[in-house]
Amino acid sequence: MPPKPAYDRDSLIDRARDLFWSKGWSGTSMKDLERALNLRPGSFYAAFGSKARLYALALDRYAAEGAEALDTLERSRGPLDALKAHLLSFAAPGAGAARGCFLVRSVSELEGADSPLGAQAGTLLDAAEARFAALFERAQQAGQVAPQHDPKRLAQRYQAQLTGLRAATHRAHVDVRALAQDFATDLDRLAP
Amino acid sequence: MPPKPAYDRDSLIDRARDLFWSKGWSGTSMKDLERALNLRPGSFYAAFGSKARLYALALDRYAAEGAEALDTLERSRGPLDALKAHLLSFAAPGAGAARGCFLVRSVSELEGADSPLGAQAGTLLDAAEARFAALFERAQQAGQVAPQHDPKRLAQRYQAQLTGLRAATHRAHVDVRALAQDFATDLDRLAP
DNA sequence: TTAGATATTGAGCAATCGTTCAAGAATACG
DNA sequence: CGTATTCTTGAACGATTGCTCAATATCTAA
Repeated sequence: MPPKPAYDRDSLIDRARDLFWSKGWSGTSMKDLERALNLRPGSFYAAFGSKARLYALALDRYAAEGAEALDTLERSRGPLDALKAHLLSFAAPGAGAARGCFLVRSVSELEGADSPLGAQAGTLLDAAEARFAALFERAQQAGQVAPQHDPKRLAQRYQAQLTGLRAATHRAHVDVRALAQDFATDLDRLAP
Repeated sequence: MPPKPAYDRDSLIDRARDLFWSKGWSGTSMKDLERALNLRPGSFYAAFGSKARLYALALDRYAAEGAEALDTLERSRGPLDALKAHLLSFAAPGAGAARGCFLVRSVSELEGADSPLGAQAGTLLDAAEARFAALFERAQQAGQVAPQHDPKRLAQRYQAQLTGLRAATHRAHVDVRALAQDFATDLDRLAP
């Protein structure tokens, strides 16, 4: 009876994430979305309900992918090297477009407007920080980090450095590799 | 012959800077500005030409005030302590509203749209970084920083940490004081 | 006091915003 | 083939966007 949708919902969310990520919430118009997703308004609203709902999906996907990447890194290299590799990955030569963290951008744009989206981005950032803290804690238990350090504090510091590093990718003349290296050696200094 | 404007142009720019700073470029509507500045459209456009021109003035003022604050700090404390105090000032108890750097926010919002405003914010950020580098260099000449360090690299690192620190002020549960202390001790480690 | 110049006002412009919805196209089952 | 069900289309809505401009108010200099 029913025809199936002509689009792949998942890849639509991916494309929307990229668009929102690079143009921001209010910088992305419905016309932009319709063009990028090749969807006429009716289909768009049937599929996603509203611009805000799609943005929420994009935030969730972004955070989930980040968490998954970090998990993979930990499995192959252990907790401390995972954090280091994560840091360096944003300075890798082929590291894609220059853009900061989507969550940070969302918080900074939407926080004041007490939009639910700003709160959601904040929550996801908190979750990321908790993940960092857990990694630091496991590194500590494995003897890679001296016991006098507080994992939560290390996580906040790591997150701040990561944020600054990723913001720096916007600016042409900054040597992001050197920057990432500096922060990576900070991690080495945590050894007992 | 002419009546003088009923407003104080300088304080209007101040108020506009605050508004743009907290709501962003596209988050701030002309209606918002008219209300905050108590200006009807005609007066607004007579005074500033356009929303974009006022934003440019706000960016310039913001950067100038930052530079001046740093200069003052250097005169009273010398180069390295000025950098340290600057860092800590954003974590001070009465440090005002929670918001990141206006220039960073502007770059991140406007860079993709190749708006002249994004480029302007980028240039001002470069200037700030150059100022940091000059301070590190003078600290080096004064023997406060070991000679093997590259002032420019130190400046980029400092700027990234400052950016991350200020972004963290958006998020409630982060201990910004501890964060600033961590970055301040990084500066202490530069001693010869 | 009056003439000249400038400031202020506010209605309203064209364009765009996010969104709705009735009509038509497309598909799978009987 | 026919019918039921869903998807797609695109015109159009009211609200808001940044901005213009003729009319009016206000002040200064002569």
